Amino acid sequence: MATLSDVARKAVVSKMTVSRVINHPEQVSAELRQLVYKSMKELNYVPNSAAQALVHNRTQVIKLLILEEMDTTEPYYMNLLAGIAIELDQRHYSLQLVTRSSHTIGRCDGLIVTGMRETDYDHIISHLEQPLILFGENKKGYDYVDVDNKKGMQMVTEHILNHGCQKILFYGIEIDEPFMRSRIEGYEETMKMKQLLPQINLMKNSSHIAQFEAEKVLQKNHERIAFVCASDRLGIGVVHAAQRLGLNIPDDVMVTGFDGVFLDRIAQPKLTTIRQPIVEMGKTCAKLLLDKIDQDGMKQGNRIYKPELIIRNSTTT
Amino acid sequence: MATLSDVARKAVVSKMTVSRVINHPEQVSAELRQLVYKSMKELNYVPNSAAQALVHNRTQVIKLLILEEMDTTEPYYMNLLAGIAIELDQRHYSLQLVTRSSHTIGRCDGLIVTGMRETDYDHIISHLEQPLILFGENKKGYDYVDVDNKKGMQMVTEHILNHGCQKILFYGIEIDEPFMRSRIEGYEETMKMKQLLPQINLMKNSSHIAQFEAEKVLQKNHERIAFVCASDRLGIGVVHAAQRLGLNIPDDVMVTGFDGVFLDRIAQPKLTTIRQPIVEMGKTCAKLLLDKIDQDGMKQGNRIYKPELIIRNSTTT
DNA sequence: ATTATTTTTGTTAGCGGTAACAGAGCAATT
DNA sequence: AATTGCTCTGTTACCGCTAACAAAAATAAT
Repeated sequence: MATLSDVARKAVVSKMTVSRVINHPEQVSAELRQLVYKSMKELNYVPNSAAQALVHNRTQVIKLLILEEMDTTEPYYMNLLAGIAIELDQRHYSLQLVTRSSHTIGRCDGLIVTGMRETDYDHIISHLEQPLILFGENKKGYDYVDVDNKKGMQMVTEHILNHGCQKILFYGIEIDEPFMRSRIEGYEETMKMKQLLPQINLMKNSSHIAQFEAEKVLQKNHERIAFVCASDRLGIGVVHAAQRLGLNIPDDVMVTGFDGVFLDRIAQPKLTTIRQPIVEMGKTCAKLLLDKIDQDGMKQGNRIYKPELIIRNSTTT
Repeated sequence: MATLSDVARKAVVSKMTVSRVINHPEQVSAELRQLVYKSMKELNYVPNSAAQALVHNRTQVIKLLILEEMDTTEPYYMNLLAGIAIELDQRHYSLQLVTRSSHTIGRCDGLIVTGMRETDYDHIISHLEQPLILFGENKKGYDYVDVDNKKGMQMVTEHILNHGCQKILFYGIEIDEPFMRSRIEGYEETMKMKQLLPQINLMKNSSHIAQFEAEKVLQKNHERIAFVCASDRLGIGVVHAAQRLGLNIPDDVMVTGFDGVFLDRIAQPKLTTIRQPIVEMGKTCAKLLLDKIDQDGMKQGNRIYKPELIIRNSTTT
């Protein structure tokens, strides 16, 4: 592997000139700059990040702290990770995964935190001195990236209303976190706007529980009914319930999910859902964090993505 | 952050002594060793990996090269990654994700490669000079970690036979790779042993395609029938097919999957499947790779995991 | 032409660690 | 007592890179 010195020798300049061409090209005369570029190309020079890290007192490592039980959201995180990885690679950072079980956080230049619960702020986050970006909305003033959860739920509820169904139940996850509150709000407001009674049922994020709950409802129901769910996983449960009872989707029962990652396409029929652009959001998390690091921890604000309504056969034919 | 020098100063020894306590403790007298340990603890000393990387001409980075389209196997990889991450963290390595689209591999100390196809050996792998571990069996002599695919398929086929079903179809993935050939073999051999006719149908790894195929079969079938599938995803498709035709699982139709990651539990009924201990396998990949790096690229051999049969309601009541 | 100013390039030192060698202290061998 | 050999500890130099300073060259001001 070629080093700075190799390039310098080849271009017959000092190491420093080469370093400048890389970091402050405007400080070097056009002539030498070209010479250096040429030598770099010929030697296939790639800077040694360990050396850079050492000089700058950096680690070139960022950590992804996953505070959620991983198997509740597996497919989701893979996409997030993919997005993060793309961005980090470009900027010569590498990644470490940390879960709740790792007892020490260890050295890094910054963290992306996901699956945060209210109680984690005190326990985990407040001790950290590195720059942070949260994946998921929060009211504590930390920079975050999320989708517009309220808007998403409004869109999907309206979609149901536009398809002539008035009896709409909300199936949500039993967890007191901002993202859930926003989704509930989106549903509630839309229903109230149309003078309809919101009916909210919160449960564990499990397809089997949703199925169980939905079967109870469907057994005694005889009108057209819709379930807007706060996750695709719950949506799948409702689909199963309808099928077990021999009901037709979407004619008797309409179902929608939320997330639009993987599970929505596994369902039969495929789920109408709100897609979150997770890969993009992952990229943004990384981008914000790296910028924050470069700017010495300066606040970066939030990035809220527009959700996308994906219409499938669980609500239309 | 405390450095070697800080520790040395506090213990009133030279930097070298501290370094020795860390790397070759037997070379230091018990007395000084204790002193140094004490100072390290008090200062909360953690070695700076950038500095270590620099002296050893290492990067402390390993790359995970994912050559498969990610959305075909999403949930699967998240677990693999989790396993890899645990091991890497312990040994102070960090991770970079690389996909086919990244055009250059970049600096690293070693790679774990997954989703490799025959054609990739020449294109990608043979150029690399870093140590490699493959995730997934191969006949080219590269070190790998995998589950015993043949054995797994034998187990699940026998399980069906033991439950009194003789008509067993195999649904596999249309891909000419060792893991698939082994799964086919496992099924074929078991069937032949019992003088039964193997029936193999290969298709894209999609639940909807499997559903389509299975519906065709089930429409004209009137005996008890079983589908052993080479993935949970295919298994889910078959479940959907049976349900659409109003057939009872497992009385009319038995279904099994393969992988046992996530999807098996989403199905209704849950799938009997062969579980791969992916997290463990991920750890092993990392462990083998790091050992290989330490041993200057020496061959490490293969690690083949025993598959586990998970019996659920898609084959029993 | 001489001095002051700016631009461009080179030199030095150090980031935190380790390998290789050198030296000190002490016991065993002759 | 002198030599040899061992164990333990310290010194030096360097891994690849960059900030800070110094020097040289080019330009402007007097």
